[in-house]
Amino acid sequence: MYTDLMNAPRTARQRARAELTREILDAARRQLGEAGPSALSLRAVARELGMASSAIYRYFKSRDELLTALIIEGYDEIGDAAEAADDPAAEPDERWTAIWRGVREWALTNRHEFALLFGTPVPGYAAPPQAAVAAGRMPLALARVVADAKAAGVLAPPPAPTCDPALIDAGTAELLPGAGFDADETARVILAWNRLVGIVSYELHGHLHRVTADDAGFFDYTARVSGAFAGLRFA
Amino acid sequence: MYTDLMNAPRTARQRARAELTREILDAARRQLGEAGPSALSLRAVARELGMASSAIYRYFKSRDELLTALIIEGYDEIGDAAEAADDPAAEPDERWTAIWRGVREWALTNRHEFALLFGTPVPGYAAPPQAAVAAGRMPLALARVVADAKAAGVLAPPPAPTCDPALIDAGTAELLPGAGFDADETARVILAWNRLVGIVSYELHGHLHRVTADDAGFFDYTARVSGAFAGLRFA
DNA sequence: CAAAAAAGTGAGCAGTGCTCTCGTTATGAA
DNA sequence: TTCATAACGAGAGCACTGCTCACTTTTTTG
Repeated sequence: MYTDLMNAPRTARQRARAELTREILDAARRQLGEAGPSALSLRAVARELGMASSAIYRYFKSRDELLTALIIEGYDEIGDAAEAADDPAAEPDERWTAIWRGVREWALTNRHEFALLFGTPVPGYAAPPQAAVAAGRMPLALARVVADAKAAGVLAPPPAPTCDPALIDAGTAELLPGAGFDADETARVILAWNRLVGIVSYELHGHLHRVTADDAGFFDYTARVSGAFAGLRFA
Repeated sequence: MYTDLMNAPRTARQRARAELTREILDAARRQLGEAGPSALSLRAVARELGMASSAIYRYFKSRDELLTALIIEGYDEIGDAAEAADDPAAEPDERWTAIWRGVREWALTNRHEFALLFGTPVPGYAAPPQAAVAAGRMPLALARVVADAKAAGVLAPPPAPTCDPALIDAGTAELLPGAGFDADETARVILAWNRLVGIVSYELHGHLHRVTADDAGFFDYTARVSGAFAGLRFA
């Protein structure tokens, strides 16, 4: 993909190509923030860059491919946000809350990008395989806290309903960090990840309007609930 | 709105209007199922009905208004699904699971409508007030089970992290059925509602691809986890 | 230096939401 | 029953979209 060309540009042309690719992405990003994914217009991007609309197609084969590039970038940024918020030296409960807050923060300041990642998929769009690893970074940050708590022996045993190992994909468990997660622990991480995205989506899409009174406060409460379910002990 | 005109059509013209309005909605619904929300085209709907595209505007002021009508219809249908799945005579845990499954079933057979309700909001769209009551029916079905379990004295006490009452909107608690819900109970219902929508969204959007191995099974597990958190006892 | 590859251009196609004007038709009051 | 009014449908048209194609210009490379 385009990222290949960003590395080690040799000729002037390749350098220009990398730069322009970046500029297209930036312009698209700016437009995304103003109008939302469905209103992203290739022609408008071209206009902003002062080039013919057809020239964009030298860089991205289609509008969907541009969106895909933005999606991968988004997954990476939300992964960055989660990892940057995590201080491995801190206590598990603090780490957990920090990661949650970091993700929410990113979502609030990049709501259209967030919608691109976790909202309705665009037309007939299928997630490209290279997005999978980027997409996994955020939930992995959560898993790391659980893994460290487990290694430190401060992880609470799983609560009542247990998860049948057959429900979890074989590849998932071994993808998780630290000493092997069992099905219950894996399920708890999956649900925490789903909960984090779910509650942020609700806030962003207005479903909590007139339901909760303090979005940030309710979010923190949700983080604690989710962390406790995942086996962390909160002060 | 258009629904007003559906009731008690008197003159032939009013009857024709009501019928055509319904046909437009049906055609739009059909198109939605084939292509998704972003691809819903007013012109295509008009073509299917054999009328000029401009004539549609006599019935819906804009594409967004058509979508709004579909959204309200969707909220009502998912409310129907939840209520129809609920057998008030059954045990709380069975009722809970039945409602969850009913909602999932509806979502699987109406995935585009589901996306319309809980996915990325369309362009600059704001949820119309008349949608609020329809939107509340599904979570209310969940709340009813909790309320009945509470009345029967079989509701488990809230788990560790408690919810500050200040986080819940004042109107929410009194909207819930049965003897007054406190903040903790209300929060648990909100989170159950959010969880149900969240896990279905994940399944529908493919985020669980290669993460879980059995979508229906993991969904049931999630329902149990969520029900237990809400205070229900599962067999 | 010349051939080849890449980049940029502008016209054009088929489609979109939406507006406007224009005839037609049904309705409800005089 | 007459008739002004309001509702309706049609069609042209505007500004926009994604995308393709033939064409020229520029850069790289053998």
